[in-house]
Amino acid sequence: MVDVGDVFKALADPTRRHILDELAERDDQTLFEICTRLGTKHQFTSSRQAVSQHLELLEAAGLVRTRREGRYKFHTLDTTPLAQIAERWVRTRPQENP
Amino acid sequence: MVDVGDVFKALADPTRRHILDELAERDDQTLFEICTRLGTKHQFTSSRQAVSQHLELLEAAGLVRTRREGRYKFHTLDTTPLAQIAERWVRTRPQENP
DNA sequence: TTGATAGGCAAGCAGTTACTTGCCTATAGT
DNA sequence: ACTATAGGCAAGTAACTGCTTGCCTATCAA
Repeated sequence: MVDVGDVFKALADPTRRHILDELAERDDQTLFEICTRLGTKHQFTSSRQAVSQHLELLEAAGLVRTRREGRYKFHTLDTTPLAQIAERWVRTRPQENP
Repeated sequence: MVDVGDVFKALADPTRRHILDELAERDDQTLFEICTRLGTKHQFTSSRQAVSQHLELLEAAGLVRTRREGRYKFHTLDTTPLAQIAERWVRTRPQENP
């Protein structure tokens, strides 16, 4: 079970949301792929290190999973934390309180 | 339409989540009520100004609505921003991308 | 009118965050 | 072996955050 605060913090940054958008469009991307596609497709220029640090944070929040293959590191979107947040913060809140 | 970033930022802080919890349990509370109940029921002591500033931020994010009545200001939970972020970030993400 | 209660305003401060800069390691191609 | 590529590490910095402190305004009860 991930920390809800970490997930919300991760989602609070626009660059990180763009990264998640990008990974939602195309999974299994390397750091450099994400960087270039953020610039070309999302008009959002960020340095390699900036994106790298964002990916670290996203991984810590459980939103991104990584897989090493040679000198490449592939990044994959993991939506289970989002589902957990929805469970706690969206579905239950309007009608009932446990 | 509220800013998604503001909502996530608002939800990123544990104190603010406690405040929302408190408002979910009992709606239409004044600042002082929220302060005392945060302490007694949630074991979460925060000063008046701290809570006040959190409420300001929550209101800016659209998660709390206020109503003045004499010298009292009542705070009400508004869940529509949660529904909106669910629409954008939870329901659509796992299967499809628009 | 006086005092108490509910809340607001704004400056200051310590801790955090997003980003840069510079250098280093590791894998792969030639 | 040498060079280019993919990525990591860590210190530094400017901006932001959460909170405190001190004072001020407004409403109500006596």
